[in-house]
Amino acid sequence: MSSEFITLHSWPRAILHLDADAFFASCEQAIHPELKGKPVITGKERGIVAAASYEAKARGVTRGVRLSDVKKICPDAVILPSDYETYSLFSLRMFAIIRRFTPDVEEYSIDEAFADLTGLRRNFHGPYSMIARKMQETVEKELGITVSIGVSLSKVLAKAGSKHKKPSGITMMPGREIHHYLGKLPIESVWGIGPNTAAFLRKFGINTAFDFARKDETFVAKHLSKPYHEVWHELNGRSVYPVMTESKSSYQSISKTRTFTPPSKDEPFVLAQLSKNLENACIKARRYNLAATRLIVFLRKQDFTDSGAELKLTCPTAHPSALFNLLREGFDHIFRSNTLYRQTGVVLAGLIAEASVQYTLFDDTAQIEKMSKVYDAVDILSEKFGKYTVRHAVSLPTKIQSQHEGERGDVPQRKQELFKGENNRQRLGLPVLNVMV
DNA sequence: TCTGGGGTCCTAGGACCC
DNA sequence: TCTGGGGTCCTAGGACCC
Repeated sequence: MSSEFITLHSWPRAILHLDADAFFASCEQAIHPELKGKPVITGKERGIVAAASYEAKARGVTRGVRLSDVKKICPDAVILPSDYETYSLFSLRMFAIIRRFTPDVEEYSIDEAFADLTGLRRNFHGPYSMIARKMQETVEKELGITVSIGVSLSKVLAKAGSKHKKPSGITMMPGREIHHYLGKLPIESVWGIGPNTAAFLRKFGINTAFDFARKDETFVAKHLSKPYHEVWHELNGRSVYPVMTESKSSYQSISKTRTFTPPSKDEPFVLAQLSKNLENACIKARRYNLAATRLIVFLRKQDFTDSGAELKLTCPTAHPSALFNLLREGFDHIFRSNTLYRQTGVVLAGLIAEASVQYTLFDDTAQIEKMSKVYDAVDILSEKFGKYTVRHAVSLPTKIQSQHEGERGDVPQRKQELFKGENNRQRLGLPVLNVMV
């Protein structure tokens, strides 16, 4: 039984969840007006559907379907590579719009946000539903994409609401009506309840969110751990998850992985993939001024089994040059010849603030300082000329495969209009210079 | 949804300490 | 080198999310 204390926030609260409809595909349609009304699919680079427009969904296309199959169900589908740079710009605009209504906004993911509307009716001289509608209209008018919104007493309930009617829906779930919605919500569709827990709960005859919400607390305390106990409170309209307004400024871990097709047993090639993973993870760590204390290296075989090694660092760092030997050590430990690998991965873990790193007498601080300067320069060059301006030599055997990275076509006029204020080189699709060192 | 990429938190159990 | 009770730190692994 969990004796952990669960914080109940003062209630009732009015929590809003906003979920963009088919976000990636909608962004593409917004900047390519000629695609409106057509089945649009993103995910070309992966070979599976990342997002499908509602026109494509209507034809039976769902997430994760192989593109080869898409062509059979929906031969006229427009298939595009995912363009995260552009989607991020839409995302930022969307969050900015929500903030016009309340400062209490949580950027939950690229296409979702929570907002705390509690007490705002007075300001807006109208009910919460009106605030939701205005928000929805503003996003649609200014960005050309539709969103669905749920408003209820907690985050879990608001999430259930935004999913209830899509696309372009608004679902208000006041306390009196919660049971009506939860009775139709399968238990595995509740935010925070995955397939494992759902299967467990179904053994007790709990098939819907309503069944779960109605269970008494002794059952919950006896059989389930803290996260599910919290979900149970939230389903009953008692808010325990606060809307987190601070933006993410740090990380517990940073990982970079790469899947390659076809699988490979070529040692230099696989090592080069890993080395590139390491460089990319380090770039991100340095951007947040973090240093790793542990390095995890793993390879995924063709049969989807993993083997990995964890190395402890004697001195925390985010410099690839200081980590290559360890990477190599881990790699040699797990790599087997004549084995086909499909994916490599690196995790920088035990991250601590760079400023708090303590050096010992045995560390070559002069050398470390020198490397810091080198990487400062590398980071500046990369910012100016593109992500892969400077690479380590070990990473080179992947160059042939990554020729298309950073490539940009013409920037659509609609995108220029929308984002003309933001003159980041890559965002505007200016040529990216690749320098091999 | 035979499987891409990037994260988080929680729990149990062992090591070690008084 | 048996016997109690209680605490902390760390790690592996599970489960979940978009």
